[in-house]
Amino acid sequence: MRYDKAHKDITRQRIIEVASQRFRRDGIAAAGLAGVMADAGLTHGGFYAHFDSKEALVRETLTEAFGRTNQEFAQRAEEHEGGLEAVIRHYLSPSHRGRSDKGCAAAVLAPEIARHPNATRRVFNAQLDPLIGLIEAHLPEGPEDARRSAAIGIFSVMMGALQLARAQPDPLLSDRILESGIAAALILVHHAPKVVLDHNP
Amino acid sequence: MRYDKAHKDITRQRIIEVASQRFRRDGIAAAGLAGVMADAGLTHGGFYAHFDSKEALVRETLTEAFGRTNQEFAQRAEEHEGGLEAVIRHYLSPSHRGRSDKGCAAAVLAPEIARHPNATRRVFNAQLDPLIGLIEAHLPEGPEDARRSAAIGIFSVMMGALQLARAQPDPLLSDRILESGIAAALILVHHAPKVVLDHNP
DNA sequence: TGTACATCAGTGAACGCGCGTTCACTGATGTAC
DNA sequence: TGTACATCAGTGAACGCGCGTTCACTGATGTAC
Repeated sequence: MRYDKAHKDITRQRIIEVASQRFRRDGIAAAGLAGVMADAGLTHGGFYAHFDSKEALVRETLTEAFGRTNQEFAQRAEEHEGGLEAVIRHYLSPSHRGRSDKGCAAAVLAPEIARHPNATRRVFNAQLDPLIGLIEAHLPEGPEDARRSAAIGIFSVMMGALQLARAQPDPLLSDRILESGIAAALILVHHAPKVVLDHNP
Repeated sequence: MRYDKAHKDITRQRIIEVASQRFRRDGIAAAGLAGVMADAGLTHGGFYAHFDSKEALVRETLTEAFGRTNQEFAQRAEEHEGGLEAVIRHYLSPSHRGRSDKGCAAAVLAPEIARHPNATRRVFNAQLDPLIGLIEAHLPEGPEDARRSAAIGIFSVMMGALQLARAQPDPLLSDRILESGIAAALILVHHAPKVVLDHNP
């Protein structure tokens, strides 16, 4: 063989990394493969030596982006005492609001992923699951169903508030949305794990 | 003049209506003007007799879509006692989940609008404001700041949970997300209006 | 140690297609005679 | 009431461009002699 075995894998990984940023910055539909390849320092023709299709790349980028987010979440939750609050405050911070390309993929891509093929939607949910699980793990005591449900509710506020903050061009109003999101998430952390759902799954 | 004065206005309104549905169904970037015009029973060439640009149409569709949502919200809140709960339950119902083209524009377009020009983002927020105000108006007693903040938090859960439910291809898991969103929103309705934020806007 | 070779990661032109936008035109219409 | 006309909403071809995808190729590389 010509190049050493790792060479192509490294390139492939580089494409996935830059793509995961471009997709989060511009949206998947609005991001072109030529731009992604240029970001990786390559020309567009080589793309199909690494991936079957743009959709296949999308699935890889979801795994990559969530992998990083989940790891960062876990680390932050461990380092601080009352770790979940630290995670929530960072998620709804001006710096996360300002860097969607390095931030939570769900907050940028959820509505778009809902329109993608089932295979892609399954990858999205498979990656989202541990993130919700991580929230759940840091919740106060309560029935298992209630805690899982609470974690879903908490992540929903986080994601929703981040999106609204990003859509709001007035910095003061945007800050206020972040603060409201934090307040709501913290209320849910304390109250939601005790509340049992009306009907069971 | 040739056609009676109302004729063109009616056509224009028809374009806005079908566009607001297409944008909510496919996303703005993925929806083409030719498709919009075809939905309106026209050919694409006539578009610029009605609007300056696609972006101008986007702004019109936001006003149109939110106008309907806001009106529907207000009506539902009035008709039922404990109206806010009825609004939340409908927002997070399987039927709203399944019909994004007729549903809440914010839940489909928020991340995409965040990438649009400021003029468009301002229209989005101007239309979103009364919707949040409507939630606020139906909240229990509490300090004004806390109630506003609570309304933002409640809408964030609603929007976030709806998006997660739409991204989840497994119907049972998707239903569960809706239920979790309802539970979280109702907890916030009862507790959030009492909680004052750490720092003021 | 130096050269010839086989490999294959990456190049860049080309495919058909749909995009937003422009524009010369057509033809259905309400009005004026 | 019937005809000629002026208006202008809507048509459809064309603009340059970027999209995802394909493919014949090039040339840098690790290996064999």
